[in-house]
Amino acid sequence: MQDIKVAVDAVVFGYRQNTLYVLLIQQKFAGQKAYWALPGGLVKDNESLMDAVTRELKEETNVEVNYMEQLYTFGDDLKRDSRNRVISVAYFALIDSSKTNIKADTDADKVQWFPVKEVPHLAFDHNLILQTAFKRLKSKLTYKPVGFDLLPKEFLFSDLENLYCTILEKEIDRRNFRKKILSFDIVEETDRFAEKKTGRPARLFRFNSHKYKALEKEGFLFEIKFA
Amino acid sequence: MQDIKVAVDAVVFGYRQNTLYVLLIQQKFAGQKAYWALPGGLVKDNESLMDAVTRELKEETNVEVNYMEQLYTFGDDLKRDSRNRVISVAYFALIDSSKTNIKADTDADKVQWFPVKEVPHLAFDHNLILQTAFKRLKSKLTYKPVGFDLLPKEFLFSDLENLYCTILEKEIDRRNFRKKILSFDIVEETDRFAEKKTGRPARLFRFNSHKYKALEKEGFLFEIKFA
DNA sequence: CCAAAAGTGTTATCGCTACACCCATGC
DNA sequence: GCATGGGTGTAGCGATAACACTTTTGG
Repeated sequence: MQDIKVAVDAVVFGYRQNTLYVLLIQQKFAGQKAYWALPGGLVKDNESLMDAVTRELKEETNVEVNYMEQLYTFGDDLKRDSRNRVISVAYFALIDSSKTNIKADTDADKVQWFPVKEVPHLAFDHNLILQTAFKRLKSKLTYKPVGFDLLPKEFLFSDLENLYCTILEKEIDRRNFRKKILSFDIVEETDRFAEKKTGRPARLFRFNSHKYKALEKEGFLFEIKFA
Repeated sequence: MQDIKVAVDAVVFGYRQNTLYVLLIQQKFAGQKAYWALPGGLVKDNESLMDAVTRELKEETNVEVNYMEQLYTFGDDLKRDSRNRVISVAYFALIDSSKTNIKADTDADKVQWFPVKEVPHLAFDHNLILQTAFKRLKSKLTYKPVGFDLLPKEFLFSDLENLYCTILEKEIDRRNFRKKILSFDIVEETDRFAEKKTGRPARLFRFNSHKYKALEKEGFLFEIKFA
């Protein structure tokens, strides 16, 4: 009789001010060393994997994400959870962190954004899961317009550009980047401007996901490369 | 108490004579409609996911693959297996079908290569899994040198070219294709020639995976695009 | 000498890269 | 008027795409 548990875990990325963040929780446990961990938990018998992650995220962190996809199933290390054989189906999610109201809820003690470059040692194999998700984010940014899911609905071109620089850890030529993105015709000017403290006011832009989906069906490929 | 079973399934592709094949089995079941299915089965408590697929493949089909990677975990359809809640971690594998000696073994009644374009209605959600794997193969061909894992160690340039045409379902310019591949410097001439029935004898080539791995570390990107 | 597949180069076009100056605002 | 970020065009280069004839063998 098989005795393997099935869990889901979510790597939720957020972005603010030239920094990529990941959402971590610290579980309530009496008198045990408390590690930070990815939000997640066991799947219920009558619940899809996707529903399970969504539920856990809601329960543990109170967030609803903009984008989510299955990342990888971690089940080759038999001792990844020291108590039982548990395999984890990990998900990769993106959120506009500016409009998010995180709060610890039923299951979790603390919820907090950590800069991806400064995450502590996590519970289980969650550091590995996070690294896998980070790699996925880096590569996905270059061939799908997922960066927009990390930004507010209306954003500055410079924010988009900085998001790419920050996450990909590369320099980008501002002019070429702008030209490239605009050539896709999936980002639209608004007639609004950001309230800025200094410098020339910057126009706000909006991603037209409807248009993108239409173009995608016709074979259009989003692609950003760098020198 | 959670009651979910964990299975693994493998989509094993082979290639011969301008046709892409997938390896299917038909289970022994008395007096029940016999569907063809992907090789696979339940994971053992003390076995990694990877070991489980490898074992099942060996038991059910007697093959050892050239390339294998995790594909996707299917667990959103609660009724994908009508008997129990089972989630399946699907794997994607490539093999040189010419040197393979498939045979039904302990667990399976029949084992057979089916052209991917002519697979029947399969058990469970295996048609979906197969389609997912096929998509992965198509895209992976264009950015990783996985095509070589479907060919014999020594192969004709025309075979490689036909493999790309067949799987990607596109026309390719022979001269440009050859130039591109050779420019990568990961495929080497041998001094051997194929025994052919007709036409000018064709030189055999070999993929140098060692060289590829070295180049990859230095940031080299394999990439094949088409008009 | 004919059939069959292998092998081979050149040109035009397109897209990417590199690069520097002016603009609008707040103080 | 100065500091701060926003916004813009062009020229050179390298990569891709299009394209057809010659070579080698067997029959």
